[in-house]
Amino acid sequence: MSQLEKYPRPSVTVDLVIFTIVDDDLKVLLIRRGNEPYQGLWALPGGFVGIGESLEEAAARELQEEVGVRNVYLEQLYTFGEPERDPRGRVISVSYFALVDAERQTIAAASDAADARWHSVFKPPRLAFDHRKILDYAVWRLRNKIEWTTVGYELLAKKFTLSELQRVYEIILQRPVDKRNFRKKILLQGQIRELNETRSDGAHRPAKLYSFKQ
Amino acid sequence: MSQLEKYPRPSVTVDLVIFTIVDDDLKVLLIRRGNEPYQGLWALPGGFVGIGESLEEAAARELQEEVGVRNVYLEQLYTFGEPERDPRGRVISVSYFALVDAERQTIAAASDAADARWHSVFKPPRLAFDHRKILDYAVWRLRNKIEWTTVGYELLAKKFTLSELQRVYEIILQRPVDKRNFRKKILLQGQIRELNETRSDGAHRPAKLYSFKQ
DNA sequence: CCAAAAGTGTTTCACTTACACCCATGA
DNA sequence: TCATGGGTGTAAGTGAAACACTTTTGG
Repeated sequence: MSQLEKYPRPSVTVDLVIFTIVDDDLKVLLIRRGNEPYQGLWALPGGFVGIGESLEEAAARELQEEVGVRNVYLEQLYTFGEPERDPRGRVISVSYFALVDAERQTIAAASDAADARWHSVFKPPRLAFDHRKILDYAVWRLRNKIEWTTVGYELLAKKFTLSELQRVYEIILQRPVDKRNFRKKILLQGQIRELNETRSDGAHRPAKLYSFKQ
Repeated sequence: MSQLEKYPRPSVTVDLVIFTIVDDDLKVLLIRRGNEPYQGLWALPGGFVGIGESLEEAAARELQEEVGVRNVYLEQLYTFGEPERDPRGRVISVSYFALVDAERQTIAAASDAADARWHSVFKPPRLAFDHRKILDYAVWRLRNKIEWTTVGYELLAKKFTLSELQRVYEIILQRPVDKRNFRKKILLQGQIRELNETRSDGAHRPAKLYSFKQ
């Protein structure tokens, strides 16, 4: 233990960029700070890593505490460790991003007691610490990820229509997507299963429902 | 400071995966451990993050100390924080990977005093801690990266031939690369400049030299 | 003149993009 | 019957992959 004791230790936190889609917009959960520093500004939810807890466990615990959800998509982003990033002392932040789906985000809304709120990712308020940098990085990562992987499904309910999925892509990428090419690409991936159900929604043809495999 | 003081703090280290190419092989720098735990096993070079030092600075300092090089390509990889990864206590490791070019790796060899050595990445010895996982992740990242970016140049001297660059790709990807397609792709990228020099190397046609722009 | 690495184009195939109309429903 | 979003196919273009011979040099 000698080597370990010789050095002053920084504090280590996890900070979460929790995304969801509401009202046709990509949202991030922010918390209004009640204390100095940066009192009154908005910040990413986060907290200290327990001494017996893995980083991923700490992130999952925060997610549970702040949003009341479990088993959502969670991925480590980057570790920020500039010595001056927190004026109170040396704090190293391991950032994660999470995707909360449409079904469970209502639970999240419940936790919106007073000082937690969904904000548009594309015009966020001024953020505390270096959280704007973290947010920007998370958005960049999400955009890349959605093009190469299937994370898009994490933002939808279990059953969804192809139009809903297309909207997720358009909202994240902030550009229109061609309907026919999109459907071709998604169906070719073979990652979704067509269900024997449709959803009627107003005065037009009902849409087929699909579910994500695994 | 109250919040910061309330929690027991983990130790934070940086661990480095330092790559270079020697003898037609991708190598990683490893250090033989002189103390418990894992005495006698090989480990990635690394060390504690100084309290006033950014993570990147700590990584650059380690690189300087271990390999004697500065201003090489350095990129944060991932942060490993399982509570049991170090039997001496809670140690969170921020890993970086570095690319040391052919010209400067001779300096590195000098530092190979007794217990530091270049090992083949593809058949490494048994590693201490979770360093095998870190190494595997770094190799995976390097392979992806070389396909989408221009990091390959970081492993070569300032002036190089296209065949040398091709070898870098073949060694990292561990598969043969078509000469004509490779040259077409690289030249189309517009990232290298043809020099008015050639290099003669034995009884055959001399190769044109190129340099990387910026 | 021989051995050895450098250098060079064309064809094929797969994937991406652009694009417009009919369908099923509720009001 | 009309308005609304759901659903479908084809042609053109772009980028990746396969592939073999000539050039320049030193010995």
